[in-house]
Amino acid sequence: MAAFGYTRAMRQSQLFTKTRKEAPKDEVSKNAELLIRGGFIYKEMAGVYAFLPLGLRVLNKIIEIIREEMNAVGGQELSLTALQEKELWEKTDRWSDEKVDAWFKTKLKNETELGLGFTHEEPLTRLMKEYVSSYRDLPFSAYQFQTKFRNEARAKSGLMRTREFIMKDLYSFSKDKAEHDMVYEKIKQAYINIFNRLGIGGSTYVTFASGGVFSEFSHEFQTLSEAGEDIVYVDEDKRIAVNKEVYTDEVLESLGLNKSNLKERKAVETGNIFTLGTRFSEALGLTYKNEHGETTPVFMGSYGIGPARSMGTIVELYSDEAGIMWPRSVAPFRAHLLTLGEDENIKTLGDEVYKTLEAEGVEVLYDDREARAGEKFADADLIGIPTRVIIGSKTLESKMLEVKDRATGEVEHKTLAHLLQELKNG
RNA sequence: CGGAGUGUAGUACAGCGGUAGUAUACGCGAUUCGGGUUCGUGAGACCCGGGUUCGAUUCCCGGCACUCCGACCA
Repeated sequence: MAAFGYTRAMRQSQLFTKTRKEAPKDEVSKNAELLIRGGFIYKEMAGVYAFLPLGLRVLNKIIEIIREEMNAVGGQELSLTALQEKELWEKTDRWSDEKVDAWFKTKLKNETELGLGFTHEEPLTRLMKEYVSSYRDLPFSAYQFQTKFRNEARAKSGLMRTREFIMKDLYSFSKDKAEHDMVYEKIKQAYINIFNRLGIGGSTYVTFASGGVFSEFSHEFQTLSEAGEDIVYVDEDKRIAVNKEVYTDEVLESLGLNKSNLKERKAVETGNIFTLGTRFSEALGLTYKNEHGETTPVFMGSYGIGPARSMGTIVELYSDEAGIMWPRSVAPFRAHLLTLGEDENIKTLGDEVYKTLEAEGVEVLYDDREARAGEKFADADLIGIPTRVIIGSKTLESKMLEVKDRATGEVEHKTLAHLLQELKNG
C-alpha cells in the first residue's frame, strides 16, 4: 500500500501490544475474541473499541480501498462535524427521541442542546445550499469517513454493532430521478468492487430491503455469516437476495424471483445504499434552477459502509482455531518474518532479509523477539499475516527461506529473490 | 427498553461468614531453543454503597458494569 504515513516495516519486539492465549470472558463473538487476543482492538466499554497499531493498519487499508472506489466514481471527500445543531434536525423532523432514539444528546454551557451525529444527510444538505444553484452544478457526490455515534439499546457481537464507529457515508446530488438512477447504479457497482477487494465479495449479496420512508427499496450489501443479525433469502445463481423485512410474494414476483430457488441465511449488513429522493432537499431548501429557470429540489441518495464492521466480518469469515487469516488486501502486513533460536547467524540473516524486504517496499512484521519457536508460530497464526517467512537452523544451511501460507498452510522453500518477486506481485 | 446470568491479580478461573488459591502473563536466577520448555523465586486481586453479623469478598437490598435472549436498529 502506497498510502502516506504507513510504517512499512516493524520489529515485533518494538510493538507494545502482545497476544493473549485466553479469550476475554466478556466477549463471545469470534471477531471480538480474535481481534482482542491478537492485540488489534481494545474494548473501552460495551460497543466502544479502540484500534491498536495492528488493528488500525487493517482499518486504514479497508478505508483506503473504499476511498479509492469512491474517488473512482467521482466522489469528493470532505469531513463534516460530529456536533449537530438541534434546529437543523427539527426541520426534517429527526430530532425528537420519539423519531430517532439513537441520538446521543448533550448541551453547551449555555444550555443549548446539541446532538452527536448518527448520520449526516441534514448537515450536508444544508451545506450544499451554499454551492448548488444551477442544473450546471449537478450531478456530483461527496463523502466522508467520520465517526458516528448511535445510542444502541444493545451493543453486541464485537465490531458488528457498536455505539461509536467510523462510517463512510457518501451522498449523491442529482437533477432528477433519471440522473440519480445512473449515479446510483454506478455507486452500487463501486460497492461490489469494494467487497470484492476486501475479499468478501463471494459471500456478499446485493439485497433488496426496505426503502424506509424514502423509496420502495433500498439495497443492502449482506455478507452471509452466522454472526449476522439479519435474515435474508438468497438466490445464489442470480447473486441477489431479499431481506426478510420485505420478503413477500408480491415483492418476489416484482423482482422475478422464485421462492424455490431461495435459501434462508443469516447475514451481516455490511453496506446499505438508499435513494432519498427530495425528502431532505425539500425540507431544507436545497434547490437548483433548471434549464427553464424553474426552482427544483435536488434529488439525493445516500450510501453507507462501516469499515470496522467490514473488518469484523472479514474475521468472522476468515479464521480457524488458531487465529485470523487476513486477505492480502487488508492484512496489517504482507509478510511476517520469524527468526527461530538465538543463533547469531540466524539473527544476522533475519536482519538482512528484513532490511531487504523493507527496502523493496514489502510491508513486513519482523518477529525478532527472544521467544521460542512455538510461541512465535502461535502468535503468527493468531495475527494472521498472509505469508510467513521462517529463518531457523533448518533453513540456514540451505540458504533457502521457508515460506508458509497462513491460509492454506502450504510450505515452500524459496530464495530471497524469488520471495521478493512473489510478494511484490501481490 | 423487557428477561436471564456474571462481577475475585494484567488475563482466565477456583474458593470461603474469620482478609483468599491455581493457571497464565510479569520481575529475577537457572534450564531449554522448529509448535506456547522445565524448575526455583518474587510481586500482584475480592465492582461500588447500604443492611444483617462480634466479624461480609462470601448472606440480603440497591446501584453500576459486562454478557446472552428478545424488542429496537428511521
